Formats: sequence, structure tokens, C-alpha cells
Amino acid sequence: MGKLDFSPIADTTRRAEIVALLRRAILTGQLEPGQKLNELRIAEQMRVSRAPLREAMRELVQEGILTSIPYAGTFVIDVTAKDIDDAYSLNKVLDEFAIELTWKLRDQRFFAELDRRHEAVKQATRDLDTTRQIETALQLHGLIYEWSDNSVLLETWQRLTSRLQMYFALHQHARNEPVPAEDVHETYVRLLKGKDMRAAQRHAREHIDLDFEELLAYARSLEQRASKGARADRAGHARGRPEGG
Amino acid sequence: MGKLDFSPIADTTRRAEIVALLRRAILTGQLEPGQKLNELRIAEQMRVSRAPLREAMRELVQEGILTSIPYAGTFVIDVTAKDIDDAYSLNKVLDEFAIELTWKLRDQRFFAELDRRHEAVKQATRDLDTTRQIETALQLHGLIYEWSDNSVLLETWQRLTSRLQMYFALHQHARNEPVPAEDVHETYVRLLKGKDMRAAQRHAREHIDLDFEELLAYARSLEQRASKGARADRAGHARGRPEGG
DNA sequence: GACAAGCAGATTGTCGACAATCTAACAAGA
DNA sequence: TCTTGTTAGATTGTCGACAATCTGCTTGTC
Repeated sequence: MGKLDFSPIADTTRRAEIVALLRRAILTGQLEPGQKLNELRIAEQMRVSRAPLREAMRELVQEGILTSIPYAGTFVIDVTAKDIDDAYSLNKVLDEFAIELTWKLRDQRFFAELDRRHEAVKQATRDLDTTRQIETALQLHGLIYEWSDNSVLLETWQRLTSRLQMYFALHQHARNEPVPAEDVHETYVRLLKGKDMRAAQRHAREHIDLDFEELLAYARSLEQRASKGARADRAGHARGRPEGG
Repeated sequence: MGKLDFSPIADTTRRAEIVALLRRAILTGQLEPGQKLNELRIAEQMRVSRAPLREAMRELVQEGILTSIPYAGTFVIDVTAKDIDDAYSLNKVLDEFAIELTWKLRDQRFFAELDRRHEAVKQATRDLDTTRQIETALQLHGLIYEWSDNSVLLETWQRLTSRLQMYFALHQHARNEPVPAEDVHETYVRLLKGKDMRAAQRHAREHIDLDFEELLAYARSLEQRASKGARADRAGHARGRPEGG
């Protein structure tokens, strides 16, 4: 008998596909923070009924990237500087923990996967594909969580990641510059391969701090803009149209 | 003009009420781990249609206390010893962080609230109300998170709490003994009022460890029973988890 | 002109029915 | 006996329509 490991077949429910579509639209910034999601219009565009769409939206609400107000609508979450700050400071703590757990589980496969993901980031950087660069960088970062053998920790980080990715995407959208050319993950990878766990943990903190200040500054500027036209945002004013699929 | 703070009016959607009902049923152990939720039957019992019920279920799936398999059904999550272990070890880390953040924000109101919640636990203990005892103990524990002024951390902990509460409820259901009569939170409260942050953090770890072993042992016995029964695991969600890399 | 009441329009929440899929039982064939 | 194909029943996934609610505009009154 052949010893082939079959991977589970794809979820064939419309709901799952809608979730994926919406999540991508949000995390890449096609749907802007604060924007209202009109169920009828989205359902029409996707050629589905509102039932699976609404179920998908509930999932994303619980995932933390949408927020829902009964009888008013469902909106992409607003990005506040405080949120970013909170998320990052928590991320630091989780990183330290993940490194600690992963440390003694590192093996040849871990290092290989680490290199593979690092390479993916560098490739995306060369391609000047900012969206993919964010994606791959977070995947590189996520390896220590996947390897930590703590499913609750992994799940927690993945939730956090959704927002972080959204924040990053916003940031990248804002500044038109393409991308940082230098490889900011070189040290991170090297330390994860090394023998000094403390050093790796320390670097994880500092590395995160890298363009944190820039991101925060951008978030604050967003807030100022928001506080001016707050009323219009809340009502779902037709400022930006959702880019259909 | 009177300076009255109005609390937000209750969510008037059926969905929200269904979520609350289901969550309570799960966290109190009325719905057992691994049990399937039949949509038609539950909808009939609650006198609602399946639409809001299904949306509610999606929320609880994302909340981590239900799990869904397309075209097969939605089930209460299975409790594995590993899950409990993972949740607790993460909880320790979060506790340390929460104490650190809260420490310099403590004030008179904090201490008052601390005492109030502590009193609630003692009251539930006197009343021999195990369910409420778990509830109040977790609320006491949650104060440092609410006070930490980090919404992401709070949210993370609340997700974790759902499961912890479920685990505790299971445990309490299992052993028919009423409750521990001694006040296990006395030291915790005292240290949170004191001046030695490190001591408080240290105690948080040890306090958690208190009946952890007992809970783990119970979870392991559950697993053995499950592996024998092998009745509802046709979808494979009770088996080992081959995820990871 | 200011302001409350009330009327449309649009949008969300909910319902009942239908379609797609799974499970289990049973028959046919090797 | 074991396997395979078929069928019936039950359950989940999806749809279109209706009810409840919100928003903005109009109207009438002062």
C-alpha cells in the first residue's frame, strides 16, 4: 500500500471562500478602515446570497478585523495608534515566549524552513511586491509559533497577525516608496540558528521596534484626519468604493 | 444637568441572545465536549429560525469553543490534556505581562474593585455554587487585564478564559465534592495590593499551578475514555493533531 | 428660520423552503 | 464473506422574500 499523505480537500462551502476573499480585501487595504460593508452590494458582486456572506462576516468580526453594530452595519475596524501600540507590546511578550518554547525543538527541518521563508521574503523584496513582502515577512515571523507546539499560542498569534498585517498594509499604502532594500531579517534568522536564546529574544524586541515609530506616526496622522470627519466615517459615507473582486 | 453614565442598551438581536445562551450552556458543561449541535433541534427549542442560530454558531467557532466541519456539523471542542497545558502555560505569560502593565496604574478604585470581586468569590464559595464560583474567580483574575489598559491583551485573555472556564466546569462536574473551603485567593489579592511586583508575578504562576495537576489528570482520563469510545470521531477531530509545520 | 412629527427609502435581521451533501442501511455481484 | 452500487433519510448549506429598524428628507406648525 502506498504511503501517501493526502492533504484534506479544500473547504467547498461558499462561506469559506467568502471569508478568504473578504479577509484578503481587508488585509491588503482594498477595504479601508472604518468603511462600511454593504451586504446587498457585496452579495451581488460575489453572486451569492446574503446568508453565507453574513456568516462569513460574523467570523471576521470575531477574528477582530470587522466590527458590527446591530441594525447599523458591519465596518472594517478603525486603526488607532493605541491599538497598534497595544498589539505590538503584546507581540513582544508572545515572541519571547514562542522563542523559549521553540528553542529546544529546533532541528534540521526547522532551520531549512527558516531559510525557505527567509528566501521568500527576499524574493518578494526583489519583486517589489509590497503586499507579498508583508505576507512573507509575517510567515517568517510565524515559524517560531508554528514550531512552539502550543496550539493556543499559535492561534493567539494568528489573530494578532491579522491586525498587524492590516496595519502594515496601511502603512505601505501610505508611503509611496517601494520597500526597504536592505535585508532586515538577516540578524533575526542568524540568531534563531545560534546558541544564545536570550540574544534571540532581545533581538525580537528590537527588530519589531524597527519601523514601529514610523507606523505609529502614520497611525496618529490617520487619527487626526479621522477626528475631523468622524461623523461621515461612522455613517458609512460613500467616500471610497469597494473594489469588486 | 445630572452626570449620569448610561450603560449601552442590550443587544436586541436574536443572534446576540443565542450566542449568550449557547456560550453559557457550553461553559457550564450542559453541552459536553465533542457533542454535536443539531441546528434544527436547537432552533426549534429556542423558537428561532436557523439563520441567526447559524450566525451565532459561527461566532462561537471563532471564539474557539465550537468547531465546525462542513456538511458534517458543529461540535463542542474536545478537551485534550495538551490544550489545557498549552492554555495554562500561555496564561502564565499573559498574567506576568498584565501585572506589569497594571502595576503602575493601581489606585484606590482598583483596590476597591479587587476587594469587591474577591468578596464575590467568597460569597459564591459560601453558597456552594460551583458554577458561580468559577465565574467569579475568573472575574477576579481578569481585573488585572481590564486594568492593564491594553485592549488587545484583554481580548486575548477573554478568549483564553472561555476555554479555561470550560475546563474548570468539566473538572467541577467530574468530582462531586463541593468546593475547596479555604480561600485560595487571599495571598493573590494581598500581593496585588503590596509593593513587590515580582512577588505578585511569581505568585500568579504558582497559584495557577495549584489544582492544575488535578485538572490535567482528569483531562487525561477523559482522553482515555474518548479513545475507547471512538464513537463520534469519524471526522477525525478527536484523534491526534498532525498539524504543525 | 427652528423644530418636532411623520413619511419614504435603504439596509439589516429573520424566516421558511429548497438544494447539496453526508450517513447508514440494503441489495447485487464477485 | 467481502466489496460495490443504490437508495432513503437526515442534516447542513444556500436562497429569495418578508419584517424590523435606521437614516434622511419633507411637511406642518410656531
